[in-house]
Amino acid sequence: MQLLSIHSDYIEYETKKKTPVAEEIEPTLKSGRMDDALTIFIAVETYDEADPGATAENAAAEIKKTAEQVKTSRIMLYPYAHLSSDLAKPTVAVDILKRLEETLSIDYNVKRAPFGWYKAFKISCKGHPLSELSRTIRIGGEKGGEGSERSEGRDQKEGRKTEEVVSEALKSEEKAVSHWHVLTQEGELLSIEEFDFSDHPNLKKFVAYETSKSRAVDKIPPHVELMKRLELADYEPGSDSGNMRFYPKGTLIKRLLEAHVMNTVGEMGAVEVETPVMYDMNHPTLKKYLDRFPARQYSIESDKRSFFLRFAACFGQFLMNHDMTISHRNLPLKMVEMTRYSFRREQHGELVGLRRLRAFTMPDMHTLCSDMSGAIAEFKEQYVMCMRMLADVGLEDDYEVAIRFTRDFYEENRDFIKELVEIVGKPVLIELWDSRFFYFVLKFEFNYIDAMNKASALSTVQIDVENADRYDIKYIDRNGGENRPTILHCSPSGAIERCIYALLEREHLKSLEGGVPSLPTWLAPTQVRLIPVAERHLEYAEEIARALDRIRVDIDDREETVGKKVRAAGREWVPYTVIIGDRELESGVLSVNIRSDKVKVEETAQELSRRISSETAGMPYRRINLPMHLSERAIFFG
RNA sequence: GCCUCGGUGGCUCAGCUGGCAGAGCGAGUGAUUUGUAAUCACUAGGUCGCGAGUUCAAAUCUCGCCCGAGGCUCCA
Repeated sequence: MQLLSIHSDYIEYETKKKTPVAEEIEPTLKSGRMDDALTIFIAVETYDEADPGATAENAAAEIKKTAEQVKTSRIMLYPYAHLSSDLAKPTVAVDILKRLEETLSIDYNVKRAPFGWYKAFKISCKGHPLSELSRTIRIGGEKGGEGSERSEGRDQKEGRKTEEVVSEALKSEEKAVSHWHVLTQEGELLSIEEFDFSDHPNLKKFVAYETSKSRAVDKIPPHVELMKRLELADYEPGSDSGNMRFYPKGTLIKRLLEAHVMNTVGEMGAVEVETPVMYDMNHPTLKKYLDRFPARQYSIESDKRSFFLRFAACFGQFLMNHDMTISHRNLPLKMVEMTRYSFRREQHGELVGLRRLRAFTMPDMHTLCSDMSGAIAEFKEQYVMCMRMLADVGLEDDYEVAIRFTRDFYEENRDFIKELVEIVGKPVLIELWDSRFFYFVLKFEFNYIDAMNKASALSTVQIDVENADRYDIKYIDRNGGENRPTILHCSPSGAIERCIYALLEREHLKSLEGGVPSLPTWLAPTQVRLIPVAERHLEYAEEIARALDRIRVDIDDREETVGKKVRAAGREWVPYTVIIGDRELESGVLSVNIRSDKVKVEETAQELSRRISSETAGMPYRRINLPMHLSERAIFFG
């Protein structure tokens, strides 16, 4: 709803002619006048149809506030369609106007100009600073329904502000009562106070982060500087905050991580699908789901329709599941999509580098299981797969586990929860809810804890007991009867960008402790850097490069000193650096610098090739994503 | 969204009691053909985030806005 309020010496109107949507009125209302009144020009918009009651209430609160400020007791409500290009249906608009009139009449002397008439009017604006104000009313836009609290200047700027849908889940989260525990490997469920954290400093940080939410550190996140300096990714000023650009090296790393996730879930039987990034805001099923998911959306206007950008692949996959014919013989049925992108309109203050984005790449897999016991068996399998995934990415010892469930689920599955803790082999943070606020009864996440003691979820699996019903997803059982499957949501790695963030932060931490920062060899944008000493060694370097098959090799053929080239390779975290000069030309043996061990070895191209192949075994390979000769490379950053 | 701090060549930053816009790195050109963390010389490169205001004069002072970082709030 759009409001334009004018504190006027007087306002008077006279109806002239009916429009097709005119309301029937008493003859006494055909003209009207009010002196020293607050005149409110109003346009009721499509958004307001969702909840006319709340819209009227919020608008009334807002108008009262203004009336108090300008100290008037008289209010003229004046329908004014031209304030908006997205008007509500006339019936709804009249309904809301009447409710508004009714509410305000309790405290004020209110008149309402008739809806749907061409009217002549005269108004005299007082002209003091508060005499002209505009307001946009959006349901759920502010917590507590207090109406708009934005400043005047901002209101005018954002007069066409896009709709903010705050889901019921976001609101209910405030009310959710959590009980925090630590479950030990021995199966003891201890309170936070009882548990001895002395051997588990990271778990302690994680618990502090989750429960007290208090952090007092003031450092710039190291990965932000690294992602730029290593030419992986950067902010894109031409887009919205939290939408990154990826340079060739960063893109390569992303593609490799994505490929590994897809290979892994493919091996466990998942089939890959692709679904749209935007959905109809008014689709009845989706609307209900929006309300159960604690996230803010981007919304898009197109013609007369409103769309929201997906924040996961659930929508597309569930809608697909709904239309499928599924037999019990097809279960468990796994579908996966590498969502590029998922969108979540996080608050500004929450966005940080690659850690938390508004557009991010996330594998999203859903598994339809016959029932809860099937779901539990799958959950365990995926839990183990996620552990392996993080180990492959290079984060084996760098995460803390949270397992969250409802009290009901726990009562029935105590041993299962204990088993999960045994599998991961370390104590786990437990969050227990008295009742179910979300669509799931059980979830786990693996959380990375960074140098600033912040926790970020990577892998996660959830057991969903709501959406099969909501999307009307069914399978046919042995006896020909229809059944609701139990659905698992799984992101094996979590957001791909976040994996990169975790790796960079971890390596930064390592360098603080005196180690040499580097990426796992299978992710290194350049795996071998060849440095010819002089121009006459270039040809031999090319030969070596050809011999290193399926390895990302490049050649620093720039006219620089060897010292400078070595330094450059080091700053790029290249794992293997090879100097090629007269000695190598004669002996056929290479002088290889191994970054991780800070040592130099003599080996042939074949030996080096085997070393790298064994290091990257089982991981995807992609060719180098830049010209092989450094002299041909443009600079992306710095 | 709120509070605090910041934004000056491609990058990192100096200049900020108002008075000719600077350095290093990087880039281009030339010389050098080089053996393990920065070869030398020269040249180009700036709407000092954007917009107003104060002033003879604004990168510098004031106000508004945009963007970033940290904190708060929040976090599937």
